[in-house]
Amino acid sequence: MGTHAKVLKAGQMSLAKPTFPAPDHDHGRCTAEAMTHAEQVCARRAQKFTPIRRQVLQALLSSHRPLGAYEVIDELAKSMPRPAPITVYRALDFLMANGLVHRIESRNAFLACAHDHDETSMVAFLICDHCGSVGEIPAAPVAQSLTAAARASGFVPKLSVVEIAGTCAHCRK
Amino acid sequence: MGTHAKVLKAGQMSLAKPTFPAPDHDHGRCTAEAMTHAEQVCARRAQKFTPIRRQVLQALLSSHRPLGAYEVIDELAKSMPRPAPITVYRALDFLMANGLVHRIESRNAFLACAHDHDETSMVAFLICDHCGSVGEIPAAPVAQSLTAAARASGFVPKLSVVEIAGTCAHCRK
DNA sequence: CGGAATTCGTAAGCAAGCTTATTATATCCC
DNA sequence: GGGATATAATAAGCTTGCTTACGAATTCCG
Ligand SMILES: [Zn+2]
Ligand SMILES: [Zn+2]
Ligand SMILES: [Zn+2]
Ligand SMILES: [Zn+2]
Repeated sequence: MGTHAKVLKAGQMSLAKPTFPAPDHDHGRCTAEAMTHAEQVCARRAQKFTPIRRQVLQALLSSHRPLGAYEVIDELAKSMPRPAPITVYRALDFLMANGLVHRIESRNAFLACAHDHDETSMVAFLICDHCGSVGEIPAAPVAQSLTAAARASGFVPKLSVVEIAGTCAHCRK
Repeated sequence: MGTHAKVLKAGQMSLAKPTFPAPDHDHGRCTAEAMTHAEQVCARRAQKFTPIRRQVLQALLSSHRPLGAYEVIDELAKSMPRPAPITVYRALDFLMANGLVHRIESRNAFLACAHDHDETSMVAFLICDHCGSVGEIPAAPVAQSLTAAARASGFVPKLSVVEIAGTCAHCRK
């Protein structure tokens, strides 16, 4: 793994984007930046960013909602012969392994991620019940107290799932 | 709802059991206590603790692991004609509505709970990757900081899922 | 008792998530 | 070039999670 510590040093996330992009934001640019980010990550890690992997990521980027595997298939089917499940699962596995996609456990769904977070640092997902958008917030401080509480009972935490359902700012007004 | 505040006042959980019961604990007693607890809860709330509901809870209590709906069916099938999915789902719904069972979102599975926690107070689940046991810890303090962090981005949290995977004390040695 | 409400059983079906197996393409590297 | 490796396509199928529909049984209650 390369040392991209420079980017991370500033904080848990390098991109100072709003947690929930406004409904009228420039999503084209939003997507483009995410793709560029993915290209950089793959280049840095000497991983192949193949067409399908690219297209699956593109599909996930089509919204700020997490998509189920079959939703991804449906999305891809719009611009290519309908891919088989195995095809997108492979791509999803790749994207997750490289930190470009998160799995939202409570929804069995997948979410594109353009953040540059440390693999060990915990994130929390805010899931809007209304529009379905999902925002990420750094949860390092929370993680500490959680980890402390867990360790108190002799438990050694590895991976945390913190998913919070509610209503996002844009859907509230 | 009855006011059973007396029991709760002492803390988030009334039962001072270890988070993860030792492998050699008296599970018979453990189960019996949980059943008694369930009976009391149902009596207090004037709910009917029917045979199936009892048996489904019993099945969940057979281990300290969360079981998927079909695992529950398999478990029940050992001692009665194999019940249909709808049957156990109905029972599970009842048990969850009465706080006797939790749903573990990240596993699509159900966990018996003999704790007496306030419905609004948040709990975190510690899931052991090795033995599959799940422990509960009160997460009220954590919840507060989480909620604060979420609100900072305009998000209004309703329901939280905090599920932490790792290794339990008994599996570590 | 007898009607209403709750609970349960039976039957069927569907969608989502994911896998296995096998063959075909690329791609890498010597 | 050519063999090894990684990636992808094809085809099929399985499991799990959950639902709908409807009729039978039980319980509640006046
Ligand atoms: Zn966007
Ligand atoms: Zn929203
Ligand atoms: Zn036990
Ligand atoms: Zn364990």
